[in-house]
Amino acid sequence: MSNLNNIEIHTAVHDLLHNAGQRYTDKRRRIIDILIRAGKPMLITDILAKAKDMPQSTLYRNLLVLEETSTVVRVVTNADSGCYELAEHLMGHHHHMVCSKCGVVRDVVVPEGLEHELDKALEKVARREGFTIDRHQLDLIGCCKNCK
Amino acid sequence: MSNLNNIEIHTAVHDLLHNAGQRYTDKRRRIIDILIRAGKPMLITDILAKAKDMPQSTLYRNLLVLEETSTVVRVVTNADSGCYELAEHLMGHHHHMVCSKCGVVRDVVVPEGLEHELDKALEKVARREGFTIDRHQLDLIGCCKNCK
DNA sequence: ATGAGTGCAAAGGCTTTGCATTAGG
DNA sequence: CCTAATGCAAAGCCTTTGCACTCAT
Repeated sequence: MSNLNNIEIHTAVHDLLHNAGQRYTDKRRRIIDILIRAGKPMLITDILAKAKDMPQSTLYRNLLVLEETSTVVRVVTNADSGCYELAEHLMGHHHHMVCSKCGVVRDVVVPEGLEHELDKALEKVARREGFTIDRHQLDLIGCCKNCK
Repeated sequence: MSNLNNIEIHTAVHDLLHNAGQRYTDKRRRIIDILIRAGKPMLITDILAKAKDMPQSTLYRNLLVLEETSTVVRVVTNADSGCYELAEHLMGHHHHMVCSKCGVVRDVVVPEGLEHELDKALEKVARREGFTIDRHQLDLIGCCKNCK
């Protein structure tokens, strides 16, 4: 499980983009900075609020590019707007607690032993069905501290 | 883990709605029938396609009511439209294999022991954060047999 | 110079809402 | 009867797209 510092992340992102023939522009760096600072998945609306001068279209287009280059991932939630975070190879493997009231998402780490056991069991079930697992996603859905 | 037959499901749904002061109307029965037949999560667009004469607003409003009465759950995906299935106490607890190529969703059951261990670990983590878990959702994301 | 990236505004698509009508209890 | 539920259309909201402009190489 990687735990890169900020500079290493920017370098890694630069390389990912560069290898895909993409430029690491100011706007893209800005987005990555915001995601690093947040340290958790962010709603598009929240990213826009942090990057006040950034046009929506620029953000949306850049998030697509960053997603295609495995720099960020879109976190699946049932919030109104999209939710993104840094890719696992930059952030480390983890899961999410999703508040079904306000949509906030927090990162969660479960014991490595359990994670390993889970992977083994899932692999077994998947093989039986002819399914190839790229990754698993585990979400805790419920109610956060602030919404009670 | 419950495994109700169709009639039992309808009876259970009737009771859930009735206890909440809601009626089990034809439209609601229709929606439940469609979800029973599918036996897997369905996109709103797919439900609309099956229930050709049903107005969107009726479907959306009824899905909300059914969700509030714990009859159906909204499955979190990153598909364009919402995705719903029968609640776990009607369907039994299970997880999903999601094909990232074609989007098909299959139900998966993991060994009960592992499930129990997982619940314990998640509960512990959640309590630490002041988060109340309603349910957990575990998705295997990868490539299905047909897409290889 | 030349194509990628950006900004603005308009269009698209899913979902919600208002209001008149219908139906269930 | 009387309120919940329905149907239709319009409005809302997030997201995508078109096109002209700017910037980096």
